[in-house]
Amino acid sequence: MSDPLREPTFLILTALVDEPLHGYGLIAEVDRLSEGRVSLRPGTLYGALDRLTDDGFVARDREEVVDGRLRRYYRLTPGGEGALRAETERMRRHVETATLRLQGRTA
Amino acid sequence: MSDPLREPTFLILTALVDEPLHGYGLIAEVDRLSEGRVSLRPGTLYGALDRLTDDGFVARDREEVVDGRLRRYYRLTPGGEGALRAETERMRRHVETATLRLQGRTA
DNA sequence: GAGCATATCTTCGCGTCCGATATATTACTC
DNA sequence: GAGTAATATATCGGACGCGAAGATATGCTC
Repeated sequence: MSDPLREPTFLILTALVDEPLHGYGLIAEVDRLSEGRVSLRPGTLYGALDRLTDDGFVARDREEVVDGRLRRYYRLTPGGEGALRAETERMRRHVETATLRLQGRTA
Repeated sequence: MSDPLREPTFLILTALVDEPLHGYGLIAEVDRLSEGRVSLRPGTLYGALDRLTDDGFVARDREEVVDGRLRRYYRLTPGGEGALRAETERMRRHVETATLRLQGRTA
């Protein structure tokens, strides 16, 4: 199997499920997804993007120039979607296990 | 809020919910809990235990000598239980969000 | 033209985790 | 009684992800 994804990495992949986004757009989308709980910093974002690209989980999409500023879009690859599904499943199991244990404090 | 817990740390806290365990017992319990997916190494375990003790999430419980070998038990503190509940809740939300997005590929 | 928002990217340090290694005692096997 | 496996705790170094800070550049508003 693969290594567990950390929170920022997980949210970046989740944010890219619907459509390709550029760096700054990703920061906004992750903020929204996490209801303001996770604010990505540039160092985290671009480091993660490079890593995820090397791993084949995301790929560069188109580039656009809007108001003279470059927008570099990234999209989720099939491999990235698979990794996200696997990770979600792993987390679901952990959540289930912990929830059960926390409920049955009189076990 | 607090920082997200990494997988090994999360599982250590979960394993301690039911009853205090000693180091070697924790390794076995985490292995069982995760259905063999996570095998704690000593370096991970004792490092995490020291950290969690400093954070007030676990505390030393009794010590026993069984067959001449020392067993040092650790137990979950109320603070540790709170941290585990918070982390479980955070993960549950992330799982929900990701699941929704992955389902609605035609959203 | 000063200040702010947008946008990408780099550098550096910290914390966590893991693999390797060490130590000690008991239990089992031959 | 010698050798090996299992139990049990502990330390060290390296790898890696993350976050803080800052560099750089453009366009908009006042």
